[in-house]
Amino acid sequence: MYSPSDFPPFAVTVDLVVLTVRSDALCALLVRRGEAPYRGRWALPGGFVREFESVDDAAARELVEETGVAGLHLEQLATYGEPRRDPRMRVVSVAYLALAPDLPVPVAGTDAAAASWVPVEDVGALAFDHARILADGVERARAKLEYTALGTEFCGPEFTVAELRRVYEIVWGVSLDPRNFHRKVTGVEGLLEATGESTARDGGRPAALYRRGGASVLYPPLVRG
Amino acid sequence: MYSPSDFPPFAVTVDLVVLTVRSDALCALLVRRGEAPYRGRWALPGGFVREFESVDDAAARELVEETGVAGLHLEQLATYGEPRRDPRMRVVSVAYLALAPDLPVPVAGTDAAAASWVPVEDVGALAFDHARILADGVERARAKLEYTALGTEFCGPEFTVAELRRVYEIVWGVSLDPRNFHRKVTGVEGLLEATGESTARDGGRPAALYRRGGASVLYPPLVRG
DNA sequence: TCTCCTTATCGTCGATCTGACGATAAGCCT
DNA sequence: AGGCTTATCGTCAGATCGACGATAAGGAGA
Repeated sequence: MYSPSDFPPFAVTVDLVVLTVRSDALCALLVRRGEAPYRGRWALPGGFVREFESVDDAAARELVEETGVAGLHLEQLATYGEPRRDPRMRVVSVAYLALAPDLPVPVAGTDAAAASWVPVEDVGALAFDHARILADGVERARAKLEYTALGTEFCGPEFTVAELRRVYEIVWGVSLDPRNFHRKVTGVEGLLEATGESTARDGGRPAALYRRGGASVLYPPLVRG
Repeated sequence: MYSPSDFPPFAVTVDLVVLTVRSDALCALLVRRGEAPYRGRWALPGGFVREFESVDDAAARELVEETGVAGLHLEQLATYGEPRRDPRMRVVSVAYLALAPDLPVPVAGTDAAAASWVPVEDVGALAFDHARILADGVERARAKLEYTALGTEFCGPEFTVAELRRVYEIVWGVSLDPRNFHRKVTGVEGLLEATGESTARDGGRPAALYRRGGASVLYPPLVRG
């Protein structure tokens, strides 16, 4: 049906939209490009898929390289394949969405001049079509928060209801009633698992600490604002 | 940062999961392969992305070639890039989901021996990893029916509430109360647009005919079963 | 034409869920 | 001890849901 001469060769890369909630803002991990094209411009972290590596594995590898942390939530976002998206050659990029709790400091990648968490509201022009990819990733994260347990991925291994609520408030940019949020979130079967511990790290009355439960879909869904 | 010698060359293809509702079943469009590997095996329609064509354009082109119809709903599903998914070479495939009303007869593609609508329940082994791709497409369609207006894509340009309900019943494999379904679906702002016409093609009392409205997200969502 | 059968459409009812918000609990700070 | 902060529980009216009764409006056949 086809032979190697039948198809044009493509480069395949992965690009990562890594989001976290820190200092009252939804932030994305960006790297500053050290080479042309777009030298000095911010870009999404990413890199080439290797010859004997699956695309998913390439994304997981890059994520560990960039954040220094394994085990983060990682899911495919979309694939971008316009002919001119990279000026040098035909590149198809598979974008992934990763969610992280507030990590210490981004690890400077091997081939990136600098890496930084940037509030998504403050992101200016990015290299290639990365602004579009980042926007798609943010939109996906916002949408999935409604009907999946994804919000807990932004929290550490143990967290309070209030910390989870702040994740939702920051990602959606709304304010939620603490009492109703508490009722809904503790009422969803399998979302939260009580640890029995409590903490007063937020000030005020100590709050119960929870772990992520097994549930991945939320029924009923949380509703935006 | 990188040069043509830095990256391994990949072939990039598009694969289509084309779904329709016909004769009481959710059916997928399959083609029988005329060449090795998997000669004679059913597979998803698809083909190579051309050198100066975007990946999305390639999917749209293949969809028209296979169905003979333009303007169908088409969205990216996922990208599959395991190293050995094609035994001959490294192929990354971008899969798309398309929904179609009950079309006349599938058009035999140029390089496919035969094309046919096959109920998804009856699909056996497929070439490559196409069984997995098909399963992902079916699952996506089922999920999106809940909270988007996608169900109307399975209907013709004008349809009755009962025809839309049968789509949901068949795709989800459940039975829905006609009265409650009618109330919900006509209550969702912007989902349906009355034509003023009616038809008795389903027998019984004539039913009002509707067109797709502008809404694409459904709030509140329909609920499965 | 009249009766029956089929499907469409409208209403009703109790259970449940939602959002707004009052009340109380349980820490820390001074 | 008194006040401040946040956590957690309750209440209540309105919206929504599923189950299902009632009526409408065609066609088929006696």
